[in-house]
Amino acid sequence: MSKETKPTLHDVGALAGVAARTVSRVVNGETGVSVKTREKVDKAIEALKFRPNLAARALRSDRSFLVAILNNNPSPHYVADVVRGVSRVCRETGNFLTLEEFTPADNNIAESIAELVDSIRLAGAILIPPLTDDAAILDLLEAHEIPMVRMSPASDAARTDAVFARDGDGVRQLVNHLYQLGHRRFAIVGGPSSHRSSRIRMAAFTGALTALGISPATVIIEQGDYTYDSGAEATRRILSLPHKMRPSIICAANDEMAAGVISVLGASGIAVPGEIAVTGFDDSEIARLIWPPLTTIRQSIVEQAEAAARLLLDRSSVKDGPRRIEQEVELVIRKSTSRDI
Amino acid sequence: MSKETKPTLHDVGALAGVAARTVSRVVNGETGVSVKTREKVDKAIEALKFRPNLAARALRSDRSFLVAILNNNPSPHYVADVVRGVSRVCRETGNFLTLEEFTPADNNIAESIAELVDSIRLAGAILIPPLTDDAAILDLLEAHEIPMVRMSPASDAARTDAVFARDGDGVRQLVNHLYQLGHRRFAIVGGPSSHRSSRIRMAAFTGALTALGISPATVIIEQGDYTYDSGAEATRRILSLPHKMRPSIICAANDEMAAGVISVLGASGIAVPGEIAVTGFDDSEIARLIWPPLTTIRQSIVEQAEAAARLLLDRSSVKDGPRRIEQEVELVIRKSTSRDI
DNA sequence: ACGCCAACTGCCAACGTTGAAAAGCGGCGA
DNA sequence: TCGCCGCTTTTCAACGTTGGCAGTTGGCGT
Repeated sequence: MSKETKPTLHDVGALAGVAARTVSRVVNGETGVSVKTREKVDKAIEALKFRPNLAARALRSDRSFLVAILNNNPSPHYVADVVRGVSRVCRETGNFLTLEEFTPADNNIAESIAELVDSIRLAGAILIPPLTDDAAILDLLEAHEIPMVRMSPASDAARTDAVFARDGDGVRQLVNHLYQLGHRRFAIVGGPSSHRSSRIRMAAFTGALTALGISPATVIIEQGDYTYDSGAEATRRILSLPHKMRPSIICAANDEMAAGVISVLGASGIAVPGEIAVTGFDDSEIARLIWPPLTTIRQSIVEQAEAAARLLLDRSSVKDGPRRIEQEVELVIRKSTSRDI
Repeated sequence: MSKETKPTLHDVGALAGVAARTVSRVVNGETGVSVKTREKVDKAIEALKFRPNLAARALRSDRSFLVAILNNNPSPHYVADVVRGVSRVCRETGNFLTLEEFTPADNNIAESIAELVDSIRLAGAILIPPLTDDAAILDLLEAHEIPMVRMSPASDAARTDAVFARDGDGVRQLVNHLYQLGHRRFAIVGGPSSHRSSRIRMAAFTGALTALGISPATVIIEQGDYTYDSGAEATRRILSLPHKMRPSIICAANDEMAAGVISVLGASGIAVPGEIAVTGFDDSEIARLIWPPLTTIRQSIVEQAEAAARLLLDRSSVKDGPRRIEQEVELVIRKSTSRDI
């Protein structure tokens, strides 16, 4: 049984009593096949467990059914969620997923991508930050006319289809919640200004605080780069300030930096949240795993990725210009801002 | 320039003044091409920036240059590291990587994989636990004669090529270190017995303790399932024991459970490592991110994945029976077992 | 009953590559 | 000089699919 050669369109056609071309039409859901014929063919496909040969399809029709995720983002959680979302959509739609993985330091990214797109006509590409903003890569994909969707691009947002989270909304919810808890002395650990998300989050923080009557001038602002170490470093600077300037809450622009914040506070014998409360952003796995667990903003990367993949594979509305999807976020309250500790 | 159609073997041949078939030989590094011809052809390839069409190759020669990673492991760190390792090797060898991602709950795994392997002849597949031990999938891949390498398979180790870490060595190093620190009252939080790694780690723990004259009967053993919550739960059980039985050290069989251990100790007001020290296993990202950072065993998943990929793509020694690679591990000492806190 | 149109189906060729086998070439011994 | 051998190169066809087009069928209006 495993010895026999794989069934082809011709085999199916022979069994169903039609030409291979007709089977092809059925397989591709093309119009112009009578219901009766379609049923016969479907039955034969079922009987032979026929599956179209990917290579032959790709060669003949110049459509590869391969969706590429292009990534140089070092955060495993983020990437895993993107893969999960895209993977699900690919399976639904009969596509396959290929992953082009780079280190942040890699300087041959364009070269590797060129190799891929020159070798086969991709069904499309999904770009993850910070690679979303590499002009050379965008140029390359455009030159090859590869459909692409970018996730949270920082620059040139209208250049391609894109998916975003409503980061600003999340920050506003968070700040309002903290204000209601009684916090008035805020410290913010921002992310790298090269990331769109950092800039948006920071602007939303100061905006929301101002709206509550808290002058940005009284807010301690430190700069990080989204890494754990930078969060720890920023916290040391905050703790070195005169004691009366010490904040009651430190808001980090992502969870990883918040973990760094908490570790330094812990090492300094400062109770969290008793003396200083802490918040993160993203609701990544770590938010749940550290102690105390982090109050944070959840953005479902899986859903964003699914939306991106669907956008990518649905070419029907492309001609109307770049499309844009915005994803809701959600405030997740955990112990790191609890009042009763 | 981007308008022109992509160069083919014929174009290269025309430019070099040879037949397409000869160019094919050069591209594939086959023998029987004179040095002079090879040089001419290489120059023409360079000039046209020719890249062989993947689909045509796959169709004609039944070799797809696609390496699949089959995964239903929920740990993003682990998977990300595997992807990194395999990705690097693929790039080196001119292959591409496709990822078949499943949730642990997925019960149509075999179906999806069948779809893939029926659609195209994979260059090979790399299997990640716990999917490594799904007999139906192994059968399926074997029936299709797809080369495969399994990473840390739990069962039937000799059935395929495989890559392992020397977990036992790591546990012995760890236990000896803890003994030297003065620990005598051990608690162990084991992993699910369905995982090979759990069983090996547990056996190594009791073995190493016995070797040091500590009777396994005096060791508190709790069962977890590698999740954070199970680590927390096990710790609550440990803390509910009579006070004089309380251990001085809790060794978890992975980092994630160790994080759960630490969170419960923290919530219970027990100083780590002052009153109870904690260790993990794997040196995943979390080990560095929690407070206090975890003493753990590092196994380089990236290197294991690289080794697996090389094994997969090197078919030269296959006939000598299943091949096996064992990877060294390393003790990483951090604050969670520090004496001076 | 006839003609015509639309719907459906079948045939042929081609996508770019490589397996198989034939053809070309150069050197060397007889 | 001829013939043969071995290495290199070319020719031809085929992989399984789909685009283009031609052919067939059935239905419907007159």
